[in-house]
Amino acid sequence: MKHSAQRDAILEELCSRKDHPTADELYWSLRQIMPNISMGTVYRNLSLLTETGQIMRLSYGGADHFDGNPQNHYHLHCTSCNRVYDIEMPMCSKMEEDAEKHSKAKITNHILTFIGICENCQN
Amino acid sequence: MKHSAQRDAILEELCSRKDHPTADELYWSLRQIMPNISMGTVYRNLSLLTETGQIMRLSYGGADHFDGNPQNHYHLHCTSCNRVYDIEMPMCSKMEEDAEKHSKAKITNHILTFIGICENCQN
DNA sequence: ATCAATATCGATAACTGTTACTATTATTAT
DNA sequence: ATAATAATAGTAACAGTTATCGATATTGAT
Repeated sequence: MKHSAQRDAILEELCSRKDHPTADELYWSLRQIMPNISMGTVYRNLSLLTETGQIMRLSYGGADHFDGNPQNHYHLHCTSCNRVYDIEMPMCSKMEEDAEKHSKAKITNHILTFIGICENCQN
Repeated sequence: MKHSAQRDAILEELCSRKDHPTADELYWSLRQIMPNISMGTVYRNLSLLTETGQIMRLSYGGADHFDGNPQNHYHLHCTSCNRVYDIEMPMCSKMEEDAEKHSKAKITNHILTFIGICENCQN
């Protein structure tokens, strides 16, 4: 894997924000500091960074969102603005053990997403 | 909402299976008993049935899956075959209260998905 | 520093999953 | 029966994403 200024910029931009932008949102932000970065480059690097575990992909239907923090944690998906925010509460890994007791699956991870209305959209 | 044989067939097929098929998988099954049902009809009715709360849509990236049981419950997403199965364990609604304590969001629901290898794919 | 090998780039075409459109058909209330 | 209209099959269009390609940038060896 070779170094690239575009990949650096993508990772830096993503990590500097606490929202969880889509590829498209990220693209338009990056255009302001790197005016001819291309959409393909954004998508390619988001996939690369996801594969190498440096960021996290969030799929809730519609466009994927991306999180600069690759450590598993929980999110709020706001049904009003469609944005995604962190919920800072302790991980509940015990649920994975529970789930293995109730099935014959080998469980490696879990994804917990809360659905509701974010602080902003309540006003 | 008028009655329709196609919608009946879609709902019946979906409820009779314990896997959680995609629109495409459902379409090809239905073609065998209703040879000129169209893809548009499948998609349109899956959306209608989701809106009226008769079924549930599951989005994990890639094609959506559908569940004939609209009551919230937990799933396993197998990373090997990409299929989705039920995990029959008790709902943990307390987590929603926890999440509200840790944020200013108004939470109405939560989606919990376990990631791993299903029984079939372990062999 | 130069060079060869090749990963990455920007641009654009292609692809997948889904929704929208349209003329026709089926259902329903009168 | 008839009129009103929801639903259909078929197809075009769309959104999000991935693949292709010739040009460019990075890297390690000389």
